[in-house]
Amino acid sequence: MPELPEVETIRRDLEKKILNKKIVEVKVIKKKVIKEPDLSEFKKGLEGEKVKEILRKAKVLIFKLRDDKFLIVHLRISGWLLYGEEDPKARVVFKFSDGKFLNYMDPRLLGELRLRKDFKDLKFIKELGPEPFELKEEDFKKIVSSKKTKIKVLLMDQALISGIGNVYAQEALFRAKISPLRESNSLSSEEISFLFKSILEILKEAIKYRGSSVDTYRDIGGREGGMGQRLKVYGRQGEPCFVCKTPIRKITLGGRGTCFCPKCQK
DNA sequence: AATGGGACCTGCGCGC
DNA sequence: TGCGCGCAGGTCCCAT
Repeated sequence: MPELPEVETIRRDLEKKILNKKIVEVKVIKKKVIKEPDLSEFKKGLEGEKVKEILRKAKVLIFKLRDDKFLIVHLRISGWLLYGEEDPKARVVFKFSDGKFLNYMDPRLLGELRLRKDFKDLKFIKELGPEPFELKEEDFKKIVSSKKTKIKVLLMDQALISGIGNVYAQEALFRAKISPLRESNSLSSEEISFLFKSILEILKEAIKYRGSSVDTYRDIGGREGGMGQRLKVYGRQGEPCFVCKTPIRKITLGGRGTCFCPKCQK
């Protein structure tokens, strides 16, 4: 799915488009993505409501409709939102009172939408660790040095640190010159410090450039993000490292493809 | 506790 | 051209 920077880009763009707009109609084309409540209650519960606030927790988007009514959208891997006209590939369509549409796009159908009284009690929100921006360097050091997991797997563990996914974990490690294979408790204090700064930088840069479109992700206007072309290792297996020209290696870690420079990253 | 594999899904690019 | 395969930004569940 979109990681923190992509979801934040969506959130900011949507704020300009649908805040205080009324939902007049909801069309569910693929009911699989509606996890709760049942279909008719989902539609009935949304139609007539205004979007009061748009929040984000790590990679999850949350639309506040009332103090006790929230639409929670987890885009998972292939979900994205397209604003404007109704789209033929949409899985769910929200029509607003100004005649505009918000399309929930999700080719792989792995995402999920929920309408609930609250979001804080949802498992995949309740169990989130702090986002990198909420962490002090000392907290990050404690997290990293307390585990012996491979550092790349740790960075993607949402219960420890939330918002980082498979792209930015690889990019942060490249920037920090740390191998994704290192056991996290083997990192020196200086390495952890450098890694922490690298994470913050890469996430900030990715937000600035409106995310990476390496797969299905698009912004709400259907445009690609500008961060994709700034990635240094993701998807570059076999190509020369931008720093030392050594071919970028690809391995599997935690079940996910992982690219790194075997020479620069120790 | 940590790790590896599979499941959930569709669609794309690649090699033959 | 057409087909099969591998792979895709996430998360959960199971076995070891």
